[in-house]
Amino acid sequence: MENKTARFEKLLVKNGLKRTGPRLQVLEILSGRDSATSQPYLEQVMGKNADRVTLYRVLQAFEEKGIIHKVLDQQGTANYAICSDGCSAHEHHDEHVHFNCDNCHKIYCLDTVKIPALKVPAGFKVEHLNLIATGLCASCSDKVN
Amino acid sequence: MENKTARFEKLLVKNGLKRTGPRLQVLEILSGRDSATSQPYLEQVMGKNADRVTLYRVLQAFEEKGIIHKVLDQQGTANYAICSDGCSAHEHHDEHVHFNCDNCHKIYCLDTVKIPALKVPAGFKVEHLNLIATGLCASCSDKVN
DNA sequence: ATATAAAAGCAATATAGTTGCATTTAAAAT
DNA sequence: ATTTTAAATGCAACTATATTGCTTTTATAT
Ligand SMILES: [Mn+2]
Ligand SMILES: [Mn+2]
Ligand SMILES: [Zn+2]
Ligand SMILES: [Zn+2]
Repeated sequence: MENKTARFEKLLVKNGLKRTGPRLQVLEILSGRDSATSQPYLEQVMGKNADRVTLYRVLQAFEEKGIIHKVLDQQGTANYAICSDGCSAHEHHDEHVHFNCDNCHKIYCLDTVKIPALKVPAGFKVEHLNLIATGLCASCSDKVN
Repeated sequence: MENKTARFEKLLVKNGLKRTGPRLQVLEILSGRDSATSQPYLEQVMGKNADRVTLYRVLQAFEEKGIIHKVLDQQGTANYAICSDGCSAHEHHDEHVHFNCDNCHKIYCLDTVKIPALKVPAGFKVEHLNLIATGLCASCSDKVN
């Protein structure tokens, strides 16, 4: 396995973004998690390593470049996950289902579950679909049993 | 057609809610619109007829009783629409698709479009589905042509 | 080494939503 | 009709998420 930080540095360069501390740290954090990460959580773990505003701008830049994608949870707060691949500044390909666990509140990207096509009333032109499922994640429904 | 206000008053009584100005006004506003209505808009048109906090509490009470349902738009702000029917304090039946127009930003309840069932990975237990489509609504795609 | 555009930091502001408590009021009881 | 009371409203303070403008710092190209 190649050095992770080196990979991130390449990713930044490829997207015309400077290699900075806050950016590397955000990539580090997001890549180490199995579910989408909320802005508040990121802010907390970054602590004084970066200003709040810097964090917001890092997230915005990453989203624009197609490095991460945003998912709003049931409360409307932003959560971020690294894009699997094929996403770019010009187009995101994250039309997978997101699963919001009622118990642990994690948001999973169900990359394998595609959103089924939809029949809408005449005149409506669908551009994107955004499906959030709620319920119990695999780990939480285990514990309940 | 029976008097609208009288209908609203019955609705409040049926749900054990007192017949008050702010509540009737919210029902009046919501029923007069063809799409979901945002909290900020409601706040604005209510003006000084009710305190912000009262509005929040009215909306919360209505949602709990199954009189209205909440839809978050792409920015995560709350929008409200009157439940078609069959909703109660114990269960909502609003699993229809919501359409968020990129142009006019209206949110339409597509009551006729049911959300297709979903195959999720083993272990996950789906409780609710929340599908938001974005694009152009019928009226806006007309204007563009 | 120097120049420079990009990024970060800082302060102020905006907007959505919540909480606690005092006051008012709709509706029930008398 | 009055009185009673639980429910609802209003007000003030507060929290959380997000944004904007401006200054300073810094990564990178020259
Ligand atoms: Mn995702
Ligand atoms: Mn609806
Ligand atoms: Zn869970
Ligand atoms: Zn429209």
